[in-house]
Amino acid sequence: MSDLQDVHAQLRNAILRGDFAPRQRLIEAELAERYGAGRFVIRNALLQLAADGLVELQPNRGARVREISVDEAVEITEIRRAVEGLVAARAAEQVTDAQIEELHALGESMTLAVEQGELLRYSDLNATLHSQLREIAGHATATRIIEQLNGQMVRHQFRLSLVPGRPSVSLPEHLAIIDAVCDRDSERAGRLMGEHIGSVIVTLRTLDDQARSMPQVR
Amino acid sequence: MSDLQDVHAQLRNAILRGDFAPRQRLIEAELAERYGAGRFVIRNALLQLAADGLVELQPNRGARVREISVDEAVEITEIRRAVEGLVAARAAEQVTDAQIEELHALGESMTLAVEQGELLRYSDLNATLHSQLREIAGHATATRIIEQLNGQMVRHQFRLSLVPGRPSVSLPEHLAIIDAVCDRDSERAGRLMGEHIGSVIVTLRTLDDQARSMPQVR
DNA sequence: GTCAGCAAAATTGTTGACAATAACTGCCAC
DNA sequence: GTGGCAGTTATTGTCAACAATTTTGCTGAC
Repeated sequence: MSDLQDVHAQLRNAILRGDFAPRQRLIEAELAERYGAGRFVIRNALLQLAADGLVELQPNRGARVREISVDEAVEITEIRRAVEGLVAARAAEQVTDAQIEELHALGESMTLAVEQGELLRYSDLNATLHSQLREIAGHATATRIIEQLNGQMVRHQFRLSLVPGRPSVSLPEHLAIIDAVCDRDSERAGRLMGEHIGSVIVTLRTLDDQARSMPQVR
Repeated sequence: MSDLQDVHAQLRNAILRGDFAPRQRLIEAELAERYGAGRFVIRNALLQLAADGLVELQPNRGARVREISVDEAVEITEIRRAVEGLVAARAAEQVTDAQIEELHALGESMTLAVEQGELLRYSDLNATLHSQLREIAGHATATRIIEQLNGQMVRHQFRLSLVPGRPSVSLPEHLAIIDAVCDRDSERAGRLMGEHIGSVIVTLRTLDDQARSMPQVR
């Protein structure tokens, strides 16, 4: 049936998908019924989610979906800039010939997706690229940290991929990073990745300013 | 009595203090008796510790103290280099006049501690400096990540502070970082912090090599 | 109308017992 | 002796009930 890992994953996906609004209280009994699991299982799942940074629990007051403000999203992305820069540099040092092939193929797919206006597909490929670089770098700790931060960001990243004109900025950046890694140029790969994520931060801030100036849409 | 937060903190300290050897199994019933708490409380504490990265749990096989290899310690420190560099740079941008006073005083205390050979005191002041910089930077996410990583490193950091000659390398580095922050020179502060933690990595690796060449001491 | 105090309801925190699973031990065949 | 098998023990996973706490809604005085 539904054991701990199961429920944890389901709840996690539900939160990331937006089934629960930020700041919404998560009542154990409700969740237990919804997922057909005991309250005990739910409770442990909530503890794990709190560790993941997706919910916050206050003693005797229960769990809420953690709201991640734009300011916090920027902070998270700043850390990602530092750590993914390290990952890209390391990937450039470790990349094998076979992996170079894969990266080139990935770059072509991304170009194609943008040309054909398939934003969602491009967004997926984007995630694949970053994840591929982590794998090539073989840095377990960096991978753990980045995936933890990504989990907290998903909502904002989703908004990002829909920004008009964003792909035409980010695609060249991605291709340049791929080139640097395939050239085994560690310094350049790290720097380009830093700049790329820097542009993500700028876009995040811009989005926020636009939202503030159009309060009716918020 | 002993509630959840309590037991979690106690267990955490016990592991960090070395009361439990790495790879040692942590049996719930044993811990429950030891801390006079119910098994339920222990269980939740273990879940939180797993999230902290201090123990690892395998389904139906219980919890073990997580062993952190030197390779992993190096990985963790590499991330810290990236993130603490960011923190130092940000601290240089945000520091107030009052905080500059405090930093100078801290620098003098560190110098004094080294002159008088008080290694443990120097080690504490070292931790204080880094923590102070985090506070000045006001970067909640960076703080969270670094504290998480520190928790996993404590054992190795302890060994580090006892290395002969180490303070004479690290003290000037610390003082230089303080100067850069007090000059509000963001670029220099970040770079110096990166170099400082880079020297920590070198020392970690050197320690490991020495241990390998003297197997009887391990 | 509003505020304090109190009672009721909702929700979380904890306990003990039981079920499921993994680890261990000793036996038997070869 | 050794390797596999079965029964036993140790340990974790789950459940249902109960206690403690917080939140909510009501009442009445000012």
